[in-house]
Amino acid sequence: MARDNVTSLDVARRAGVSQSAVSRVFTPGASVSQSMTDRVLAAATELGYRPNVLARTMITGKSRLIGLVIAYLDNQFYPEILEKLSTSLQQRGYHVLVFMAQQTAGNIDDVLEEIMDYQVDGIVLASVAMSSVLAERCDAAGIPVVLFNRAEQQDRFSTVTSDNFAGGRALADFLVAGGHRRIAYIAGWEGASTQRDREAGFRAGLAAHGCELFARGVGDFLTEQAAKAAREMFAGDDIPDAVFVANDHMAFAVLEVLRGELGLGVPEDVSVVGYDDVQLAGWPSFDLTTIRQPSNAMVMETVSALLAQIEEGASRPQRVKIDGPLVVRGSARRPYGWKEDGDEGV
Amino acid sequence: MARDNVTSLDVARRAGVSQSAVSRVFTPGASVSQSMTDRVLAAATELGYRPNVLARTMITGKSRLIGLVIAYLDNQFYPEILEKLSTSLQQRGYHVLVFMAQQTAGNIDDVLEEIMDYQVDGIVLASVAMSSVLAERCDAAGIPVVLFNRAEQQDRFSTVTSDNFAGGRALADFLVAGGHRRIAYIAGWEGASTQRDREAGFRAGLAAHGCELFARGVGDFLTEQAAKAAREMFAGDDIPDAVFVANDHMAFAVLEVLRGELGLGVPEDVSVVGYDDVQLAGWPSFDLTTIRQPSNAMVMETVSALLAQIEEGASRPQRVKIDGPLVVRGSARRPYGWKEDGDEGV
DNA sequence: CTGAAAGCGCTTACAG
DNA sequence: CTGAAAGCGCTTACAG
Repeated sequence: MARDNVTSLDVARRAGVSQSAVSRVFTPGASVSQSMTDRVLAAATELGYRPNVLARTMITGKSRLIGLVIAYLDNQFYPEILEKLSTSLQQRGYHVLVFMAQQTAGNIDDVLEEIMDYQVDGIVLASVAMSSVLAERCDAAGIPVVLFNRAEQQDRFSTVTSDNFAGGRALADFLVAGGHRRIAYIAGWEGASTQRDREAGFRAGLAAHGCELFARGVGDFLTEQAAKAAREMFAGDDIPDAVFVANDHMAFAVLEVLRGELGLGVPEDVSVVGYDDVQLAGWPSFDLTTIRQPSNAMVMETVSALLAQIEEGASRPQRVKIDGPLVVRGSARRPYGWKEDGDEGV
Repeated sequence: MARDNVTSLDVARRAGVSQSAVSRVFTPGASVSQSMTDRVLAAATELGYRPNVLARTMITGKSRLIGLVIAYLDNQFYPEILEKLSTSLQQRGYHVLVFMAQQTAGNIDDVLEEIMDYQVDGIVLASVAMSSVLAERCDAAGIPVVLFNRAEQQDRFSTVTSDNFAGGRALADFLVAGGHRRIAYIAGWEGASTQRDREAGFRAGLAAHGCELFARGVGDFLTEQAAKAAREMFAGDDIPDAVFVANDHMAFAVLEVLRGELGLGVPEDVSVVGYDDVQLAGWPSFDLTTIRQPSNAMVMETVSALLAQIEEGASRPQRVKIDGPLVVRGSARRPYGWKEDGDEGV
């Protein structure tokens, strides 16, 4: 319960030097002699001194804090992103302040106000959109924002996504080539650009082969909703022979319904494909054909877009779109002659 | 790119009052007249003023920041905890600064130093242990620490866990009652108190029925390791008829190996039980019998233990141990006459 | 290279 | 209830 909090002044006294000297020793690039450094460091370690980051922030204006707004960690994709982003940022001397948001926006604005109260150097919005009011404020405050896995029309912000249109299209090509004719789609939350782009790409792909959507449901990126959509879609006699579910998280729920509740064979009766390639997709129980969102690359791009703005004052927003490969597994019938690839198990 | 950052002084000038008056309006409980409040608030909203939390922190010594050290978000249990903890803390006006640690300690100390640089009001260590050196420092700095899902002997800290011993024991009772006779165990990381307590309870339970462990492997709480342990354990002719895997996360990997690779029937050939009751455990594909770690209650206790120390200066550490119920599903043979319970699906 | 001094944006006694 | 002033722990011109 001691609040000892040793300050630079304590160290200065101990070392018999000025407080500014102590500060310089702990400021990379400041001009201090070796002997001064040694003396100060000795006193500092004796006392267990560490500079107060907050005090430094007040002066430099740099907190080395990055606000991360994230929601719905049930979807394995997000914990993965959080882990990688946080680790990557830590390595570069930044730290992540987390804010849980509700899935369907709404309170994002309040949450962002709170973030800004902490003088964060930058903000990552993972899978959430942002009001134009807040956009103004961030702009006004000169605080860099990167939209992760969202590419809204707000062109003042940097965005990092996979190429969702191309991914959707590749899945259509694959399903059509596999001989499917009654191809359905279970959508994510309609407000999301990822949802729209995946669907647009998928439809474009079908159209290129002279097909169109056989059925459509909406899962809102939630397992419950997706399960419900699947039940409805497969209720009658005339059921799809393939379904693209807008992300893996929902696709797992759909698989459970098709196999567990409806007793359908996958892929004998119906093929299922997803999007993301989260870890579970590779497990034998799901063995899901999907598009991989290259999370490492996406996180890397996010970090560099952010730090470019923070450290180099880069002002024009980057809009990064990363290609995601089709990962072929067992949940969808393969086109005749499709080369088998090995794949990681558990 | 504007660095407008409007300060209390700007608001004061605009409103024609003193800077202290502005400060008081934004300090809950300070004495200000209604008219002063109105005037200041008007000016503040016009200017878009919000108090700088960091400046406040420097004076009050309270950052309203909680450091969370966490590792290995692959295990669904942790994202769930992160989400709940963060949400709960946000509601009480605190925010979470995240630090990713490596599974097997090691760098925890460095990470904690970094945390303390931000003057956090408290620290939650999720599933990691802490060196006694660091313990000293936290104590010296008077900063409250709660160990979540770990109960090391460091009795100067609060701990929150489920009753791992009782849980292990309940599983032993259940398996023995189910008529299993060759009962195995796949351990988590041996350094973890959760691992030790679960195993001790399990062994005690077996012993009470005159049984002992038929086989033992080590999974280190990692899927790869657990899968490997399962392969070895089930390699010969004389295989177990039941296995308790020290957490659900590993149990899923074991299930994949038993069913997918070895073609064993679960529970016909072998029963599998886990620990945690993460969401996946309830899905039809796994349908895992397990002990529920009551995450809501555990998070609640963590928050209250922490805030008790922060806000009320409670000094004696609490050691909370919460009962976790046995959740019976289909992955293990049930004792004769066991009452069926409904259970949530996907 | 080093020290004395100003100031980051606030809160909080201290007077009135 | 309100204002002037000190001070939280630092960084950074400014002199020397």
